[in-house]
Amino acid sequence: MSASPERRRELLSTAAEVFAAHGYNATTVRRIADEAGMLAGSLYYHFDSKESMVDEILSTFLDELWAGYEAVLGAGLGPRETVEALVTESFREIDRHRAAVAIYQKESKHLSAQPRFGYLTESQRKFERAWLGALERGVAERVFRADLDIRLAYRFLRDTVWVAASWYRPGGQHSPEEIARQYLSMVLDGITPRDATTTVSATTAVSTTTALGATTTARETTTAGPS
Amino acid sequence: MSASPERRRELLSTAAEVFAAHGYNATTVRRIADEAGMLAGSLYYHFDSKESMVDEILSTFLDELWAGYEAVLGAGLGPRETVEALVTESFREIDRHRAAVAIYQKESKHLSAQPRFGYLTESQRKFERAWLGALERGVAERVFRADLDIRLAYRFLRDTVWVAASWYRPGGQHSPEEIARQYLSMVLDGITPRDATTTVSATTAVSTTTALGATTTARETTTAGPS
Amino acid sequence: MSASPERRRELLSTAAEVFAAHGYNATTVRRIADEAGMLAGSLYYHFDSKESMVDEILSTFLDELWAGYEAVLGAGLGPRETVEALVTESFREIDRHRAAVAIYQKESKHLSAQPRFGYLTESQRKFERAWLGALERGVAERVFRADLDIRLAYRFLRDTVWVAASWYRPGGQHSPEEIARQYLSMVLDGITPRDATTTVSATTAVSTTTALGATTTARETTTAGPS
Amino acid sequence: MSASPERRRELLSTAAEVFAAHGYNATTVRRIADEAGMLAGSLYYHFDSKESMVDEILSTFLDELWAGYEAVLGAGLGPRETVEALVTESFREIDRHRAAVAIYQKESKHLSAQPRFGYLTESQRKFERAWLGALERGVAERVFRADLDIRLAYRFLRDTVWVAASWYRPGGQHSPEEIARQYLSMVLDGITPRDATTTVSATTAVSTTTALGATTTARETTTAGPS
DNA sequence: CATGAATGAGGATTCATTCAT
DNA sequence: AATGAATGAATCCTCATTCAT
Repeated sequence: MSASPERRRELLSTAAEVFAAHGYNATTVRRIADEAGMLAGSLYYHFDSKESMVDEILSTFLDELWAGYEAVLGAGLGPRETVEALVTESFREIDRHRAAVAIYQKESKHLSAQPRFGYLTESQRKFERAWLGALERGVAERVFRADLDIRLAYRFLRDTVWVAASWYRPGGQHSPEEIARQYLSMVLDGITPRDATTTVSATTAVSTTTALGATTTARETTTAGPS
Repeated sequence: MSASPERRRELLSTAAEVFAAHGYNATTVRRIADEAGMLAGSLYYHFDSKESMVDEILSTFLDELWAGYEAVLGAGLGPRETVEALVTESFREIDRHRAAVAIYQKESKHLSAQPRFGYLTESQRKFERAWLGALERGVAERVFRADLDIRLAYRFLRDTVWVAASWYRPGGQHSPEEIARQYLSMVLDGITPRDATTTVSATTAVSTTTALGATTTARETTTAGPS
Repeated sequence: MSASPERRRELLSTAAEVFAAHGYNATTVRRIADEAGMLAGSLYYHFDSKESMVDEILSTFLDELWAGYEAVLGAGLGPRETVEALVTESFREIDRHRAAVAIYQKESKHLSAQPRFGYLTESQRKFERAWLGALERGVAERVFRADLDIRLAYRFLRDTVWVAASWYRPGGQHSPEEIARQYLSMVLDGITPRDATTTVSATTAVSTTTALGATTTARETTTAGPS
Repeated sequence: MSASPERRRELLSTAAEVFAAHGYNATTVRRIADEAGMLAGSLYYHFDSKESMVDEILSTFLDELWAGYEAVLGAGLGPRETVEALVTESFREIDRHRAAVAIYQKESKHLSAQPRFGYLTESQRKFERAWLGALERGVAERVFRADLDIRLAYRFLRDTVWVAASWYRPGGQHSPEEIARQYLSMVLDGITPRDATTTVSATTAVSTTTALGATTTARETTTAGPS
């Protein structure tokens, strides 16, 4: 029922863009087809259904995301460095899969009700475990504040990072790493001045990046990016 | 074309709940009617259209929100206290209008394209001015860090606060003021420990509240709250 | 289920006006009620249904119309005078029942399909007999042209007269009798000049009117007219 | 948004028939679809809306009508011949576009309120100018009676001709030209006998037709006609 | 007499999807 | 691979009608 993976990816990229811009429900198959320069019916040569399009968009994205996250989690970093690396990795994913991230944000709640999208729920659980783990370890090791409400901090971090997909435009003046650094600086040290404490050093962030460089780079060559 | 403001508010509250849960587009009029215990057509005795329902939900919410915000902005507070008060006020609004806030978050981008919802765009502009102003003054007065990317910080704060509507449940164990204090603590001072710096004191937050008490309380008595 | 015949007539008059202006189908009960200064449901105290409103409007009109027509037909006039009197009477009815006539024109075809409106079909048949009779006698007596296609002439006359209801406004500068005279002049003698033939004399028309005066006047006092 | 002009024309012809028979408002899209042997929704592959169907029906008709009328008006005929030719042309249009004419008659008043149907109003104005002009010239040149109320005569002629669409059935025993001749005979010379005056000679009518033959014939070959 | 609120049967329109070509 | 045409279910909305107060 399908064909060249290239065309497929092109079409999915188009679809993702439209889904992200107008929402899954509000997006008509016809609109996607228009954008792709074909008729609505023709899309069904490539895909089973509208649903299977989001499915493929989201699962592709999550696969890549978890490849990145797992590299971070398996790197044996300290809690603070783990948080830094997760945030940085997240902004990189936003950069690469802005549309998919936006879709994930807006639609995952609804979609995850259907069995087909069970992996969304599962992914969310893994997420929670990853972040909560890092935060807990951090508090235990006193690199994070003792009075932190861990669950609240988790939500704070998670949302703070991902909502950025709603305004981030790839190719803008800030690289994802740059944005990550600024966010981390706010999150870790707050927006009020510190006396003479160490702030997030560019070095730290970059070196972390380097540590994961292999994986990251490998993926960069295979992925075309959303637009 | 309408009737008793009581019934109206009940129905709007029901509608808001459904819109928030499933999204505006995905919500059928029939669903709202079901939830309200009537037939779909009957809703049209009270409202012109599905659209006019969201309209009323959002504009009512924004009116109240801006009453609160303007009380804060007109209180002559310093930048830090302004930020604290704005955040606190925001969490209060989330507490009172959770559904409306969630709808605003998800749908305002699409809706604001229509002339009827022009006030959404306008509101967003006022928002930006309010937050940006406070942040700029704060940097100038050295109560916020000099190296802050103001626009980024604005987005950070704005999103950070409002996304909370997606998980917040009124009547939970944390009061909105409590959550505001925790958020402010993270935002202002970061999640890493400070040596001996002043953190957000409950006192500060509360006293700010007290400063605005008259207005706030006044509204609290008149407004029934969404749920 | 009903009440004072006065209110009833007022309401019917209002309804007739709206039906005439917008068509029966396109007229909502609510619209009529608005115009009458009440709520839609309240009309049902006075009338069984929207249908029964047109019914009463049309049958009242036709009763009066036939009273007039039968006076003419029973007056023992010659064919030409009969035609003149029928036309004159018709314009008088248009003057008195403009709305009803307009409704009759537009809706009678559809309505007459329903058994309830059988009298519309019957009325049409009586119509045809009356006009055709006068025309046939006229041709036989050589007061009408021998080469006349009687059926065509019938349709010509019938339509010619009744469509006037679509533009006629009572209270304008021409009295119905004046318009009748002009129409008759065109119909009887044509629009091209005649050498020295007798044209429709005002005298003829008026005297006919006088002959039927009794009946006509009697009805004039009882009927309020469409307003 | 549409497709093969053939199918389109078929469907419009079907729609026109139903609109003419039951009125625009009373005609359901489903009814048209039934008549066309498809489902209601399928019509929307071909047309934007029910409204756009009448629109296309009416504008197509009026375009053709005015092509014919303008050929007449530009032919430099005398007033009487102009009237004869206009009437003849009108009956030809009734023959070709019976349904469209009937719709025009019944619905144009309502429809012309909407901006989209502004051309209906404009057409009416052009109509008036054409007829009024011919009548005025005729009176001035003494080929029409001096005592004619021009505006009344205009309405008389206009209505007289077009209402015929309500009973005319193409393919009947009378050709449109034949009916035109009879109508003209009544209108020009009246239904009472003339002493020895010239009546509308078949020759006149036919020769007028011939004068415009080229145009008329040209259109006849391109147009299929509604039935 | 009239209101306020609701019913329930459509009616126009949209849209994912199918399928022969 | 893609088109053109159609399906059919769902959606928003309208409206005549009912009825308790």
